[in-house]
Amino acid sequence: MPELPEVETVRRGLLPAMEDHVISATEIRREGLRWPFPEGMCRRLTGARVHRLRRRSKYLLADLSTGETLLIHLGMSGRMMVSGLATARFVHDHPAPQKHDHVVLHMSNGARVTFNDPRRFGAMDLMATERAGEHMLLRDLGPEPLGNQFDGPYLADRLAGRATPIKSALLDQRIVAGLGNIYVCEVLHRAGISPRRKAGNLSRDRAAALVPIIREVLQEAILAGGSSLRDYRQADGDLGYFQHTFRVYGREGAPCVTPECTGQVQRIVQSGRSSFFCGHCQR
DNA sequence: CTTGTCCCCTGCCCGC
DNA sequence: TGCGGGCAGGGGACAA
Repeated sequence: MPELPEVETVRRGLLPAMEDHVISATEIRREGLRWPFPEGMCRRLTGARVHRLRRRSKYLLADLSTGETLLIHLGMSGRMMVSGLATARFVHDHPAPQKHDHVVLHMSNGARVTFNDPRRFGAMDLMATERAGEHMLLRDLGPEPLGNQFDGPYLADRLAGRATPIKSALLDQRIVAGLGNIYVCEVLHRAGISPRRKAGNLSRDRAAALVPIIREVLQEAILAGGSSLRDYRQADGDLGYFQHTFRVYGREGAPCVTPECTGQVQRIVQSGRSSFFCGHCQR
């Protein structure tokens, strides 16, 4: 489930459990996920205080009092569950461990943070905080789509001359970091651009016009996640799932929601992944 | 360099 | 009810 808005929602949900609290115990229930966990992860986490929990693209980064930073990536199916956190009304119990609970952080405030990931495409790693930007997974990332470096001229420059479809270009994390399959489909629908169009064939103006649309789509999704966060009261404290209203994603065969448009949503496969779009209003 | 294909892994849904 | 196939929100490792 996690693209940038979901990871941001997870981060906000984890803040009260983690930020400024100490990891009092670390339970590691398997050797690793996509890669083996770093040497001595249990020892290096236990006793550390989480100074700050931040996000870069789809990665969660916990800066620790030890001078190290814990990197968490949710992959395709990763979820973070919070339990034992006191809310205004009551304290949730800790649920029994579930299948695919791989790492459990026991926090000094009584909360537990559980990393559950059935497909195990997720990852955890530890690095020196001051060298975090040089980490393999972080160093080639493009600008944050909601940040100041990401603007019309930048995107127009990066798309110019590229033969790849715009769909693939927007999924390329080196161009802009944090978009995934869902939000690229949604962005292209709002922009009226076919996912098949060559990135380099867009005019500079149309390329630049993608920037505010990308920001808008992501901001709306974060707001939607934020509202589900205020509502979440499930016993397991699952921070992963909330309802989005997508205009094209997963709506193959449905009528296009663009006003006046008579087209219907179709699905094609581009580089092995589904693209949903309206062939009528997306050119 | 750019671009496309394959693959990692489990679970779920559909049709037969 | 069981089984096979297709599909899933990410992204690294290759080959051309």
